[in-house]
Amino acid sequence: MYQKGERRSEEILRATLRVIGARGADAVTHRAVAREAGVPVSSTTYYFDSKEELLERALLMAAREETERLERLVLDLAPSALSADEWAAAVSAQLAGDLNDDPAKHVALFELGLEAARTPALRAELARWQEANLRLAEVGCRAVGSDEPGLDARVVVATLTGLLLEQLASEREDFETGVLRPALTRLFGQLAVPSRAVAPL
Amino acid sequence: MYQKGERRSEEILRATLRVIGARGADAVTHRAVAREAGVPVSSTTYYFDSKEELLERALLMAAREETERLERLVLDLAPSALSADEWAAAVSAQLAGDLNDDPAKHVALFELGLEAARTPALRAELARWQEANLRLAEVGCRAVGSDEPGLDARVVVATLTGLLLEQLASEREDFETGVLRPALTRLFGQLAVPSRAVAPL
DNA sequence: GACAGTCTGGTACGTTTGTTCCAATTTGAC
DNA sequence: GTCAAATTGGAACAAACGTACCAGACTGTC
Repeated sequence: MYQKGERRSEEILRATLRVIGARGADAVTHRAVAREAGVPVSSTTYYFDSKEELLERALLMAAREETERLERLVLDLAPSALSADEWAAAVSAQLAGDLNDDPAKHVALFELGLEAARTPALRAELARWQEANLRLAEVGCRAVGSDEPGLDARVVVATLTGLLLEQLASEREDFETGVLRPALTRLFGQLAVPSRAVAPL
Repeated sequence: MYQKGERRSEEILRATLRVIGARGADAVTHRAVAREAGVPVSSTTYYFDSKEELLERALLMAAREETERLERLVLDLAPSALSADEWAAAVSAQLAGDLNDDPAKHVALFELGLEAARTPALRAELARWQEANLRLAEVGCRAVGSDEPGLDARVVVATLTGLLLEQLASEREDFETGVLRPALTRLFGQLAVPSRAVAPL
């Protein structure tokens, strides 16, 4: 594949993600994507053998990019010595900013999760993304003094997933300060407390 | 609407949920639903003006039923005095059992979340379900001695949402004992510990 | 600059889609 | 039983769909 072709097929995948974000995975058709990308219909079938492949490849691209973003974030945050509150604020700001920058990408990632429930071929990439999430969360959990960083990382990642979906569906305006930061502050704060150290009086 | 009509339209909605669970929201077409329900195509258009209405009504029905189920659960569990571990075990068993009984319903509820991101008409019912979730979680949080039951309930609900989606996409075999119960035990256990009561030595 | 491989854009075909229509049947109130 | 309203099932339609095709243009290699 030549350079031009690579560029075009990537544009088609990005257009696919925009369609998913705006109108859902059902709206992904060769014609809708071609219109969004500004290319003729034959281009989408030239680069992608079928509609299914087009959708899968777009979701996989979104997951791969998000995985890379998280891995960069791990490298950035790992060496820093932050308190639980600072960790909560940093992660909240990152996630809220990312959601604000590209909501369609996050919608697509949830669609990926549901699609993976039916299409095992998607699970490997989804697992890779999940593991990148866990690594980042584990760094944070260790930093705030968790004595069970592996388990706590799972809880943190699941919490963020749940809050994110809730936000996509409700579009609250104070997501970062009103939801994300309080929840993470509470979570990191409680994880830093030694378990069962205090017996009820 | 006569009794027979009510019964038939409900069957059509249930068939719609089965289609969603098996092949996703994209697969919901008048014909696919009619085939699944064993009725002619004209029945689905007779009871539901458009494909969109069919999909929306099915998702709303799933949410309403789940809300009612949760409210019954609140009444059952509210008076009982359980430890944090017992709460974790009880909630884990309930959720894992429910997921096992009807995975399609939970897939549909996630589809509802994503659909609500684009269709504000769905948000009211989604919010009602969310609030039922929060009430149940809050009962649990109070029972284990949380000093911030409102906030903690949000965290618990978000965590369960995240773990559930992860499970739908990965289909681990030991979901209840290997994922759900450890996470909830940890969460309830840490919430029971007074925040910041212990200063680092 | 010649040439094979890559890419483009337009057209076309058969299928599936949402929706409408309607004659025939069933239902429940009176 | 009567009658209007509700329901049924089948046929039909235009529109949108996935996909295949192809003649021409482009690209990189030699």
